[in-house]
Amino acid sequence: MATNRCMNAGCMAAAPGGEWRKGWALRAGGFAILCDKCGLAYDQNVFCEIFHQKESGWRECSYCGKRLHCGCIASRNSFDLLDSGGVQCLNCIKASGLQFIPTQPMPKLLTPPQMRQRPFPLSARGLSEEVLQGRAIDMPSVPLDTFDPSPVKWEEKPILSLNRNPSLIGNSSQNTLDLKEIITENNSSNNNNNSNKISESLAETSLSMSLGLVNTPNTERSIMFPPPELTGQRARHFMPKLSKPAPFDASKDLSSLSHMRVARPPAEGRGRNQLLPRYWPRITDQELQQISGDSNATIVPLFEKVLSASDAGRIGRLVLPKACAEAYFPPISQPEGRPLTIQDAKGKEWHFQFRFWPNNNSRMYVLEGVTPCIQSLQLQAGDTVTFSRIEPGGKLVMGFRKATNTATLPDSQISAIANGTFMADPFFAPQGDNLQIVSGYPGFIHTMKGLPDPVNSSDGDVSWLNKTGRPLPNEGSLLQPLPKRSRNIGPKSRRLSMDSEDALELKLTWEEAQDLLRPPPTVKPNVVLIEDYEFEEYDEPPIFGKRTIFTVRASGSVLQFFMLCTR
DNA sequence: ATTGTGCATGTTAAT
DNA sequence: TTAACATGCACAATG
Repeated sequence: MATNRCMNAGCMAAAPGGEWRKGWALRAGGFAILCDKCGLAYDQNVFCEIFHQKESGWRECSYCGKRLHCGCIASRNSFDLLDSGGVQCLNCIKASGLQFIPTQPMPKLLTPPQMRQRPFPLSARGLSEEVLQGRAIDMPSVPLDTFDPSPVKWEEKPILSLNRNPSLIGNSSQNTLDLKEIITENNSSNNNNNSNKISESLAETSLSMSLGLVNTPNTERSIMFPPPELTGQRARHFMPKLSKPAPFDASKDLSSLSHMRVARPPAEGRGRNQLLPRYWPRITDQELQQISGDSNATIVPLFEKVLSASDAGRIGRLVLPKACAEAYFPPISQPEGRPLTIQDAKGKEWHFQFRFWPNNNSRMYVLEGVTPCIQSLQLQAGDTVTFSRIEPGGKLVMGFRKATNTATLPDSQISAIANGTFMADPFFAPQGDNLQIVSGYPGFIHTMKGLPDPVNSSDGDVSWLNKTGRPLPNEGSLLQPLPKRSRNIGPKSRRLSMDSEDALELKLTWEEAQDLLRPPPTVKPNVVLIEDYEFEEYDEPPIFGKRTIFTVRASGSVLQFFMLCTR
């Protein structure tokens, strides 16, 4: 019987009864399941970092703004650390009626591989490793009775090197196993004691894949990394439902992934910022069940992609972050790839071709045939497409959010949005006030239900407010400018930019548009009467022109000149 | 002539 | 320096 163990290097305490259960908590942004001891140490260290370094011993409740005294250990009973970032005071904890839940794990606990290298990806939270060392152990921040003990399935053989994390339990040289080496050995049929150990403790481990979707009565809980300002908000809803099975069963297909390739860790390189779904659609159990057809279904955030001009253009090819494609989409060995059906939040299934191009001894993954989808969702460059998976079943779901109106943003933020770095840090990402999440589906927007939204319940508008309660900038209109890249200005970029500016120029009222249409000056109209209204009828097409010059005769009559345009 | 396809190349960020 | 990726571009397919 496989033995599940604490993922902390140097500990690896066996789970009681060989199963993950209450008392074994998700930590480190959901990337690790730790035993009580290690989990508490982690929490404590994070607290110390927040209180001692960030704000000199003071911190505000992420919900009510109440200032909390440091105390680190002593005050621990009056506030709690949010894995999503920030701190929640006791009053808010009580008022919310929610149990504090452990952060949802990444869909595969130790996948993607880069994340596996470090059970505690503290840098992703803006925390230094130093603060993790040598701290005392305190009470747990996660009530043990809320930990979901349901099993997690390993979708890929872990290649984690736990001994790269010396942070929590000091020197672990004796107790640490380099899993990567061991797995390699294991794969090469060179089994030994260590590989057997790992096979037992990790590779065959069945961990909870529940997403921390803990529902209390009348309560929806969000999922992964919910920004504090959004946590109390009403859930966003997926529309019902589809019927067809998923195009591929990730839980099955991906199980063989490790034998085909070792995906570059999404946490590394550019793609890493697209891997952290800071905003996760919160849906009710009922809705999730409608989508998945499974009462136990959970939704797993995979990754997101900020659409480039190329992605949103007419070519119909969406370049996928390599690491994400390899980690979360079915493995493909041939450039032709394979068809992939992805369901949107409205329930519509989109059929794409998932393939790659050989590129510099590497691969460039693309999703072909996205034009209908892009157009249907009215997406444009700068908007974000998100990919998720429903478990069980592995059904792929795509969502999106429109880019905010970048006119209000400084160039640096515009650029950051475009390249995906704007919300890079899940711990502090909520500070990005200008990034608004909306849905392109009116139905999606207006079918919110559940808990009253403390912010937006009055008018039903889902234009989410920022942390301070100030309204976010309006969603970009149809003339929403492209998120401009300050660099990489090539001919095409300029052309696209001009297109956008042209579009702005074409924002006209109906009257203004009418005003641009002029009858040919040399043609006299026939006047027809339709329902008591006189209409001028011309044999020649109108002239598209714009008033440019006005002059006044001595007699007082006005001459108006038009700049004639080609037609 | 236009659109689609496949690959190459330049830019950028991470290391 | 390297890898990722946005996009350029040549060629093929299609209308």
